[in-house]
Amino acid sequence: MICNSLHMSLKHAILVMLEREAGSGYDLMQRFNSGIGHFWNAKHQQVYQELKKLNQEKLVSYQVKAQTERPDKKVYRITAVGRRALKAWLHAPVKPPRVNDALLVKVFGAQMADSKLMQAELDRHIALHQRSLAEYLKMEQPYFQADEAQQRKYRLPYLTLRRGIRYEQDWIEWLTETRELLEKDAVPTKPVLRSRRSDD
Amino acid sequence: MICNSLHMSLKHAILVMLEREAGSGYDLMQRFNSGIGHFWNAKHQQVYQELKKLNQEKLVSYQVKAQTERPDKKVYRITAVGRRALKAWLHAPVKPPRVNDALLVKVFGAQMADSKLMQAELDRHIALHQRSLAEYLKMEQPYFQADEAQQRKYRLPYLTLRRGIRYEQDWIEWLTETRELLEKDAVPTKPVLRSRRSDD
DNA sequence: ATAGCCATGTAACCAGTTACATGATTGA
DNA sequence: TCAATCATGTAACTGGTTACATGGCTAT
Repeated sequence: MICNSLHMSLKHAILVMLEREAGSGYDLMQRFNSGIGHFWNAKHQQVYQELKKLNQEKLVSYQVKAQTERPDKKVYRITAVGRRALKAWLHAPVKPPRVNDALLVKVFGAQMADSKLMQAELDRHIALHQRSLAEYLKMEQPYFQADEAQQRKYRLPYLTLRRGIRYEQDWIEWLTETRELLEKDAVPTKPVLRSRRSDD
Repeated sequence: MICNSLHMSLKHAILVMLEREAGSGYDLMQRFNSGIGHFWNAKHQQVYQELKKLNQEKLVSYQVKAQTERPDKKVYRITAVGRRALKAWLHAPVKPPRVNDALLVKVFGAQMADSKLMQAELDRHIALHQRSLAEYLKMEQPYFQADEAQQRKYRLPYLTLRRGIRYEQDWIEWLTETRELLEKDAVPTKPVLRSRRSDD
């Protein structure tokens, strides 16, 4: 089968990351676990496999960096061919991700469930999202303490971080509202109100 | 391998839907394509397979309903065993879905891209989300025109719809803001402002 | 000593997508 | 006559997860 890049975005996520800075599979994993993980997730097994494939396709190359006191590592960097492939992908349309959210399935079917347990589950999710939000807000701070040159450099990653912040805030609001309605055994009395306070 | 239900939510999504109302694979697909599709997606091939498995596990049963003028259909309904399994799942914790969003990968790597094309891509996504939002808002209307008994009946589905509405609104706001910043080649000057106007 | 980080992988499996297949009826 | 709706499926494949595997170094 001929793979014309169309979707398969783990590949492109890795190329984007290597284009910013060369690194090993392990390095990439750390980046996936902090920051980029908010919009792209991968396990180390997948990353190592993908790097292998990318190398076979000549989109990346690597040099073994010998280390004493630590295991050697393969430092991957994007090739000229890789850069061209990445650019082509950046210019091709992508689809919004299809959502499969188990929690919403639960809420949909919650009549069969114990209401107290359902509320506890919502509380648990509120806590999870608050934890993520706190993390993202901490990541936001250095951006505003940096000078303009730095801000410009990190502009694009910061824009994606803003998406993450909004996402978590939005979930927390919905969860809080929903939890309250379940607790009171009440029905919503108003349509979803829009929108945020304007930034001006 | 023994499957103790832990994740595998397509299974539970189907059980939840059949618990609300019996139906054929085709019926379920229609429900996936409208309403429930906002938080759970499946292709017809997947649904038919899953119903087959569910039937083998005795969690659902079916009766063939012969039809003239139309193909016969298998009307599935949840069994007592199925109801018990569903209840157990409703009481077990679930994880928030892991997000893999290609558009954000693109924004992250947008320095390599043509700015005009990137803006066009954002415009395209704004239009997609506006289309979804309009659809959801249309679905919201009958809820507020219904009497209290009906509102109570559709309370839980409506709560999930509210999540969908917020989701689309939130995306549109971020996309609009981001599109503007790219157009002006500007950097964000303020942290993400919170929050929505309160409902009171 | 024991856990955690550094660093890389294989193998089996599950979930989801794409392609292919059939065939009658209804409406434009 | 052509496309859409109703209705159900098989087969091949891709992408993602879980389990298993190794092994030295560092800090508590």
